[in-house]
Amino acid sequence: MKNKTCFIVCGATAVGKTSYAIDLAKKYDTQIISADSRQCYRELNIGVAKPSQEQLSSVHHYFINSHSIHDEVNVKVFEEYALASVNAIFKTNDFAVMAGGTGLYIKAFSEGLDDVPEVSNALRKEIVEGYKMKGLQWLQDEIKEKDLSYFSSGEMANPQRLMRALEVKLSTGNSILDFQLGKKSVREFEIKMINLEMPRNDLYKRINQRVDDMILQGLLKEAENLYPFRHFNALQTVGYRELFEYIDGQISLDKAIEKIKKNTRHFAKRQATWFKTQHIHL
RNA sequence: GGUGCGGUAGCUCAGUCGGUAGAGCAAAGGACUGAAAAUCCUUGUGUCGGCGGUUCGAUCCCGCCCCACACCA
Repeated sequence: MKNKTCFIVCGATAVGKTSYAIDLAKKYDTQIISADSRQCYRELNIGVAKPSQEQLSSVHHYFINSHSIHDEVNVKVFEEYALASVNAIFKTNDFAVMAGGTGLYIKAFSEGLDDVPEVSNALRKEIVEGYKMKGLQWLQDEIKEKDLSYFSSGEMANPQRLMRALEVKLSTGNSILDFQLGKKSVREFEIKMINLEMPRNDLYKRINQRVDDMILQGLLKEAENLYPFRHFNALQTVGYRELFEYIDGQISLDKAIEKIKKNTRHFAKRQATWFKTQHIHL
């Protein structure tokens, strides 16, 4: 019997994870680890629906405002950060709370990732440039020539996966599939998943309302300040991309706001799909 | 009141030289191992404005009516 427990509060954006998690953390007099791939950036505020200042000062949150958009953040970084954080909490507490909507991060935290050797930034950059210049066809041809097993795996229209497969192949000589064994790490602590759900219509109303609120709070101003960094991975984010399009003069402000609502709904749907079927460790 | 142009999927429209129709967007479902708020996959039946007429058969042709827009009075 494991004697430490981490609750994981997951669910779609805007279902109410933040306040649920805070109540839970207060009940157990413990702290929260955010599992949100955007709230960790201190430069992003209104658009990523961070907990309020009061909430942040009432319960300590790890992985919120912990990084800069100039840092490299990815699943691996999160996994290590989150494991270090729970262990820190467990030094003085039997319970910890994780809360967030990034399914992949939660999966990495609870089951671990297969070990894949590091890929150099130079190689990664080269491949991204290659894709930008020469397009999807080039990527597909490269994979077909160099990693036939991945080529027959499906995902041939997915540039991100193709680029990842290519960088691993070029850097290690092996197919990424050879590393992805799906071995699950067993954690030293108990995990209890809490998947918050809500009827789709209600959730969509809350999303639309929240986007209007964000605009009133000055999201456009925030996006204008971040405009110089619009190509960063951290800024490939709902709520900012659409406003960058507006700033570029491609669409009207009303259109941009509509798009933010729509894209947030799509995002929520993807999250709901992820959490519906996976990670039920009750 | 007259003339013209329209009325087809939730929206914007295409189309059928007469054999009951299809794109984009929206929407729904799914996948997900170092960009994951990312990226990708799948899904299109609707009195073709209404009522009649011609026809074996009309969303398409003809007549009338209704609605929208534009112009003329």
